[in-house]
This record gives sequence, structure tokens and C-alpha cells, in this order.
Amino acid sequence: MKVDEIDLKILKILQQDGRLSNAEIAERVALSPSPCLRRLRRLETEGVIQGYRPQLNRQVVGLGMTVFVQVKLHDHSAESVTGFEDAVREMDAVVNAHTVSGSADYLLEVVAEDLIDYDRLVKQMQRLNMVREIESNFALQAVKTEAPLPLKL
Amino acid sequence: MKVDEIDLKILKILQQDGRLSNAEIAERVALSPSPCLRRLRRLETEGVIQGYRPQLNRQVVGLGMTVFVQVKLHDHSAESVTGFEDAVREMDAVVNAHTVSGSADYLLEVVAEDLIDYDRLVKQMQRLNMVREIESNFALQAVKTEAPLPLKL
DNA sequence: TTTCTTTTGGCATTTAATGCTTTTGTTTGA
DNA sequence: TCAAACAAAAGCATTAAATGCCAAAAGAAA
Repeated sequence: MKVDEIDLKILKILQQDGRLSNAEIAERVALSPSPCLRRLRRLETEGVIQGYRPQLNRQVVGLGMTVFVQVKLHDHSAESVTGFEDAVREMDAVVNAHTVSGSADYLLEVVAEDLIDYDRLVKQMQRLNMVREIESNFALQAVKTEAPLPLKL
Repeated sequence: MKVDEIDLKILKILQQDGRLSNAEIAERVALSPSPCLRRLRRLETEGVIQGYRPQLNRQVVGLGMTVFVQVKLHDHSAESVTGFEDAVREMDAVVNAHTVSGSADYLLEVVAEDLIDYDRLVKQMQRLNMVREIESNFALQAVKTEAPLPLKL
């Protein structure tokens, strides 16, 4: 799918405030509401916009602990890989997960209420038999979170 | 600020779709629209909801490369720390940044168009004189991204 | 129970979303 | 160059939602 300049403008505006009304977006991109809404819907339908999320204050909702977890597996067999990835997708505390280059196989971002809660999660992960090693790096301070993507133009 | 059960329900619903109308949210939490909107506005005003973001398909918008970057500084003097953190906040390619426990001082999530683009960013970071060491871990595959936070109840 | 406080509901008004039709603008091709 | 064909935007009427105000209900405190 092709994303033209106006589409990019719409995306940039939405990244500033993902709940702006179509009417407001339309005004800012100098279109009337109907073509603007058509564009927005198309961006959603075509999967350029995959959804909308509120940015929650994790402290306030009781998830003040963020941990970056590096995981190594024993092997990369299909069973191990899909087994681990399915498990990760099931774990609600894991909010981001990627396979990565470097010494670890996976890098996860995990949220927890506190150390006790986090400990439960690590133990749960250790019980997965394809997991060889887990290294936890605790987020101490957020310098920048969920910044908008730097869209060209 | 206190977040009661209904507020949590509202947050959970919004995490499913951050652009749902207040009318729809109201119906799902079994309130009439006006008190529901008051609650939503309060969550926003009080900073429980810090904003709304569209989840963009990074591939489509030309930012298909995600890199997790571990940075070590030469020292932890106030000048080094604030200098580095200010620089990071200025770099649009850095979408997340935390200080972390472990051998690195910072863990950054960086987006780039391609390796050339990423190289520019690394060089820019290397020019910061408080930076001692940079280790890049390239995201190879996304297993889970921006999952909703596991809110209690 | 009475009073005070907080929250909800109802309603009228203003805005916005939506679907359809018309208009405008562009590209193509004789 | 002009006309035909196509794509995108604008206009508009209708439906739905947001908003602000005031009355009613539910809770808490005395």
C-alpha cells in the first residue's frame, strides 16, 4: 500500500494525539472531513495503523517495575522456538518481545508490581525447559518512553 | 489519585481500542455517558492516561529496523548524565530510553530506515564525549509488541 | 435519621461521524 | 489540444457522540 504525503501528515498528527477527532485532523491537513476520514479508515484497514493505545502511568496502575530480560535457549529447534514464543505471548506481564542479534536469543520487556511479583514471573520462565539462561536488567529510571516515530517529512 | 474499579475497567477497555467513543465505553462499564466522560477526563487530567498513540506498522512507514542499544558512560557526573540524557531526548530515532541495572548504564530502543541510517545515529552518539561504549543488538523478529498492560481485575 | 458530599442520570445543545452524490482535478489517448 | 475515463475531494443530509448543566440518587458522616 502506498502512503502519500497527506497520509503521513495524518499519521504525524495522530502521533501527537491519537484521539483527535477526524474533524480536527481534517482541518490540520487542509481537507474536508469526508476524504480525511476515508484516508484514516484506509490507514486502519490496510494495517498501517494497527490500533490505538492509551499511554498509562505504570506507577499509578500498580506496575511500577519494568525489567528488560535477556533469554537464551538451549537450542533453536522448532519445538523450542515456538514453545518459548507461544509461552511469551501468553504471559501478560511481557509487553514486548523480540529475537535479537548478540549473545542472547530474546529480549523481553516485562512489567511487574514489585520484586515478589517479578520473581514469580522469572520462576515461571525458568520452568520452561527450553530456557537455558535468564538475565534481568531492571529499569531504574525512564529517560524517554514511547516517543513518536520519526516520520519523514 | 485513586483509581477505582470502574476506572480500571475503563483503562482496560481503552487498552483494547484507544479510540472507542465515550458512548461505547459508557455502555461497557454500565454507566451513562456523562459520568463516564467525567471519569475519562479525570484519568487524562490526573495523568493516569498520559496520552494516546496509534500503533504504526514500522515497516510500512519506512522504519523497519529496530535496535536495542546498550550504552556505557565514562563517568556518572551530573554533566555526563544530563548531557547524555538531553542528547537522547533530542534524538528522534530513540523511541525509548531507560537507565538500567547491569553492566550497561542505558538501554535504548532505536528505530532506523536501514543500516546506513542506523550508522549515522551510532556515529552521532559516539561523538558525545561522555559515551564510553555502545553495543547494538538488532531486533530480528518481533514476537510481541506493545501488548496491553496486565491491569488487575 | 438527618445532613453533607459525591456521583450518577437526564436532557438540551453543539460537534462529529458517516454515507451518498456532485464537483473538481488529473491522466490518457486519440 | 481536446475529450474521455478515473481518482480524489467537497458538499450535504442523517445519525451518533460529546458536552455542560441541573436534578436525583447513593454513600458517608454525625
